[in-house]
Amino acid sequence: MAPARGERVIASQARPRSRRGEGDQLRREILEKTAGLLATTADEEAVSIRAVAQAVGVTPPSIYLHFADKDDLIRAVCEQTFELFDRFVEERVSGIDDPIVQLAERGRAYIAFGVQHPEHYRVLFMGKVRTHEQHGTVEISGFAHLFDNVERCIADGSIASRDPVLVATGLWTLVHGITSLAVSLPGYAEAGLDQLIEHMLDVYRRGLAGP
Amino acid sequence: MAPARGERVIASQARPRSRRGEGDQLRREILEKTAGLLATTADEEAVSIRAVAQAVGVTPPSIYLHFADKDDLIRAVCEQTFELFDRFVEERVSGIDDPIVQLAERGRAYIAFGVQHPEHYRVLFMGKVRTHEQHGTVEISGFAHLFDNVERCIADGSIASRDPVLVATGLWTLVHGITSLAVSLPGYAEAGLDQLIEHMLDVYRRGLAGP
DNA sequence: TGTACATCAGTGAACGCGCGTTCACTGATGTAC
DNA sequence: TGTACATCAGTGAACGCGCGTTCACTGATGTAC
Repeated sequence: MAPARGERVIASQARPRSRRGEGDQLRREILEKTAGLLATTADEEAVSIRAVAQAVGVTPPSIYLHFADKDDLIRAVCEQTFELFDRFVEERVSGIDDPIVQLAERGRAYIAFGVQHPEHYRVLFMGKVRTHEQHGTVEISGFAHLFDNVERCIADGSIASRDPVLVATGLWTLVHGITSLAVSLPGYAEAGLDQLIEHMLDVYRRGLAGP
Repeated sequence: MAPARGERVIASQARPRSRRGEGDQLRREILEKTAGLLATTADEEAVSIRAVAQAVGVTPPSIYLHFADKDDLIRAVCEQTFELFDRFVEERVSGIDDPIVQLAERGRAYIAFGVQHPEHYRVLFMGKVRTHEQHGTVEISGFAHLFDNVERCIADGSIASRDPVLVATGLWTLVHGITSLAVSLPGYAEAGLDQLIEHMLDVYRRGLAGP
């Protein structure tokens, strides 16, 4: 039965077609829903073109109007997540003046983001090689901010080393270790993740302070 | 053309049928080839029942004579790999008397195994939850050995903490961080993985030595 | 102001693929009598 | 020593599934004249 002229049809899961010139609206919705699916299913493999299309309320071929292929879509989500990640951390450490205190808080914020968005974290840093083809270590979002922080610690004497790249890489590795185990192993740090975080940050800070 | 009586047939990729009572032979071959596929393809998803069957030289249903399903197969490979991992590390640290020196070498050995068997390491410690359903943190192969080593360090004063579980978990997390990034990010530690390892072990050792 | 037309935002159906798994079977091999 | 038979180690064909992707199309919407 065709709807009468001018009648509004609300399909069960249909999505209204964008108006002329607003095609990019769909692109935004696809990115948003893809990130949402990653978050809820916590499984990259479960995020299929078809699942994304259904979540958006659109047919699968429509995805290809905005993304070349599935890899292109995942890559776009990664870029978006890198930005979110960086903004999240910067917000949490802004306003902390003492560099070494800021550095510790930066670590806590990093871990918190990963634990709150496990599947995003997994895709960014624990996936197969393809995701990172375009990133060198240093370009990875947020590394520059970490590097700055380390340089300030070296300047004020709270870190003894003279090699900020080495120190920053080590610090990143430290918090990544915690985050990735927390994300992957259900029984990890049952006794309390926070206690472990404070222990490790403490040990490492003392070690960095000097010989 | 049927082969004459007693003639030996060497099929291109066929595998001779096991003799009566030697059915377990196939089980061993399946485990071996599955581990081999993991190593060469470096992709758990690429290790399919069909691929394993072909590698062994057998038809897919034959796998089910020895394993209930795919999960059962992967789990068996994991168990086998945990044992290998533990033996590899113990061999490298045996004969080192000074506990803190042994602890550092233990870390190097851990990382070395992961880097040499990246996909195995990925399956063991970076996979989805299902792999570890049966393991608690502490039961994971090798953790007990690490724990012992930490206790000896506490006993001889080279580690100041009085909480060996916390210290051991932290140490494991430290080396896991290095290993998992080395395994996942191609551009990681371009400047030299060994330098980073020594830097981090050094910083952490100083931090553990005392306040 | 009216109308033909180009464009845009999608749709519907189908493709070939590899996957895990099941089921009825086969044929060699050892064993009991 | 010979033979019927149970058992064992597999095979061959097929199932249904969801996947990424392609292709020809449709119908609303804005634009040029």
